[in-house]
Amino acid sequence: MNLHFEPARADAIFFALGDATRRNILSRLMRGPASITELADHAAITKTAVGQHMALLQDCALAKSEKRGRVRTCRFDPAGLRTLQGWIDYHREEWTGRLGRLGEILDD
Amino acid sequence: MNLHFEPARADAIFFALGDATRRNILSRLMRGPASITELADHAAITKTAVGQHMALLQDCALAKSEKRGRVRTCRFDPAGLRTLQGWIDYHREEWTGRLGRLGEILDD
DNA sequence: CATATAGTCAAGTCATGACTTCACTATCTA
DNA sequence: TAGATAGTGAAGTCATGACTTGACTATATG
Repeated sequence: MNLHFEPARADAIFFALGDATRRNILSRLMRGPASITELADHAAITKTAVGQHMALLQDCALAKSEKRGRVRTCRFDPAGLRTLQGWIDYHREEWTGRLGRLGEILDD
Repeated sequence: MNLHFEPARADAIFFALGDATRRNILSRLMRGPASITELADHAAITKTAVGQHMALLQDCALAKSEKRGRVRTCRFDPAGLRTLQGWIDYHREEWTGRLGRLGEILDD
């Protein structure tokens, strides 16, 4: 089991996922790449707002994007979820280390 | 693999974990039960604030508590993390279903 | 070239939520 | 029983962050 994760990044990830609109955007990206305009339509907010959310999502590696011509293509980035999984595993370890129960329960 | 989770509860969990103070409290509780006063000292906030955080954490099954006499004993509740794990697994499935890559990457 | 399209930047609005204070109740203890 | 301790409820303060507008740049297309 890989228990490595960067706590600072985990913080940012929890903050990022704490917002429903960003989870909405992320869900959309998991189904495939999308432009800013597409994401704006999907989330019913302005392109500016999407840009702001994307900046945040990219900072914690939950998404990435590249611009070709005038259109920016946004994609889901699995690296962030890997960090999130690391956080869970780490704390599961902490919990099981003390009480030996979370592992069983999470694995049930 | 168990892909069941309640989306509404997942929302609440992400919101709850999006706050650093609540993650702090939760970390403390994973090391063992604590009173409101202990948690307040640990997080350097008032007991009232802790009570508010606890209400939130309990709503999404990340913590539980019971009052005996005048002291309320707070405990970590693994049910919430189980839901969080369910969310990850579900979206991993969604992603792998379309592109067949997140599974490998998360499992690396 | 003229117009439409895609996105970005700076600035500001507004709601939410984290936290406090103060007054209060309940329980414990000297 | 008097005083201390543990927590709760109501109400308000304050900062943050989600979002918008409007002006702007860059790219595409008739």
